[in-house]
Amino acid sequence: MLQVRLKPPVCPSRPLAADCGACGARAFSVCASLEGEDLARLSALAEPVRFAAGQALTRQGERADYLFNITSGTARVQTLMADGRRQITGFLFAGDFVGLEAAARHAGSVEAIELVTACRFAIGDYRTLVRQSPKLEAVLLERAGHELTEARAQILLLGRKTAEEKLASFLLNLADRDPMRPHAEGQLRLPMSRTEIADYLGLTIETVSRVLGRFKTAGIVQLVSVSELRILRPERLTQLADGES
Amino acid sequence: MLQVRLKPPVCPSRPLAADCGACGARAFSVCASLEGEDLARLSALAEPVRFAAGQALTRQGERADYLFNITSGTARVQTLMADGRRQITGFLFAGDFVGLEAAARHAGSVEAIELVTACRFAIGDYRTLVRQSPKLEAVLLERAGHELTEARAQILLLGRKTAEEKLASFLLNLADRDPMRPHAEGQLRLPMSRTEIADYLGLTIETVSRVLGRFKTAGIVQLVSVSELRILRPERLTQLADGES
DNA sequence: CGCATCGTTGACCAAGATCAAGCCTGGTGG
DNA sequence: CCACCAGGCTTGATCTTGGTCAACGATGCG
Repeated sequence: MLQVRLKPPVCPSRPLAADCGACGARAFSVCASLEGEDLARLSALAEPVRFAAGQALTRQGERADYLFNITSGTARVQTLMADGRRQITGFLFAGDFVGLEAAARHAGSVEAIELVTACRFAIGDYRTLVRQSPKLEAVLLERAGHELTEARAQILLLGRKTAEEKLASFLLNLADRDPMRPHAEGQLRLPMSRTEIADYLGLTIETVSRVLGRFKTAGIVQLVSVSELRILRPERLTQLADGES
Repeated sequence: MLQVRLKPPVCPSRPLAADCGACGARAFSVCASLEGEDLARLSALAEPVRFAAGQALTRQGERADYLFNITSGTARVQTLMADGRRQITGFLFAGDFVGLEAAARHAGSVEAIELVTACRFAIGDYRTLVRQSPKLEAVLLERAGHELTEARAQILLLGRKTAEEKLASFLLNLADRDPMRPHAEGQLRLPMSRTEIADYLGLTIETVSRVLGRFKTAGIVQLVSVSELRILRPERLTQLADGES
């Protein structure tokens, strides 16, 4: 396993440069492709911060003053409607970057689901950094492209897939994306609640629960615990995800 | 009106440098922020091309060899599922850029809805161009951020909005985005068919038709012709779009 | 004029939402 | 140690939104 356990980052109220060299998330992150001077510059401006479950990294409608690079934990990106309806547009794991949309104000908020550690950059520092380091800019552009592709996939999922197809796609994605997944083959953590899964897939908790139940009785997955699950028949899930049955 | 009518671009089979200086779409486009040497370089590598309604600019699954900058017309970005279900992930108008996702292969296809003229760049040329022109790269990154924000808005729409809210949001977006909209206040073209609207909003043609009908009887819009519509009560549409009623 | 394509309208249907109990699990306090 | 409670999860009964199926009207083209 690549994953190196981080020392808990020091007090966030007193800014302190990060030690990017020792960062366990570097392998997954935009910083992976930086080295030498570029990495040093980044390291100097990054401030390690941590957020308990439920705390907000950024809030819908507020000024975008900071950007983040997640180093461990799980967060959700969500938008709320006036009447309280919620859509979760994505989950963030170690290595994910917050702030590519780069608007003056956040269109959605980002909140920790479980303890999150991250590198924080002031937006001004970030802009200088990007200007000085064409390599970084290129990496960010590439990353933005990936996110755009993922967003399109989610649009297809929400617009045209059935509840079963949505859940199947979700589980497969999660298995690919969460770098903290347990070692056991096919096993994966569900750090998010049923409500969060529902708000991500455009469903209700009841439907999520029922479909997972059906997957279980069909022998496609096994619920090790309520938040831990083992995929028994990945090929079956893939079929379901693409609507091939 | 800013819009300058383009001379029909010359034969696409014989590559020919574009005249960016005379381009009517430049105001909306990524090239808007380029000038001098940068613009000259771009101009030299851009090849003007045109696509009749129904023709594909890029095809799902094929190698991504070219990028495009749309100079006039309307195109759709779509993904097909194995069983034929279609999701349109976006409509493209003059000034829009095709290829930010920058994957080796296209995850979806882009097809002209009505006659499209565009500037085409070979992917290799594009990479050189971006490397030589940090300004261009910055603009593209910014554009990618905008598209990401739009994609998130569409995810909210598909995941949590009702049919009426979807249609209302769609009409308001269209009014903002299409630079070719007719002059008359509140009037807008619907270059796309009902089927395309439905596949964009995750609905069926019948539902689109019915909801538009309801908007009409409610006096919110007026259908000038089947593909031309006037918004009579924009404030009502805004309310509907945000679910405030 | 006749056919094809697209859009509209109506009758009926079903996937998933809503409403309403129960059920676990973990934490608290007696 | 166990009774109790709270929050999240599951399960069942019923309802509603939007989908499906079908017929018909408009538009446009050869």
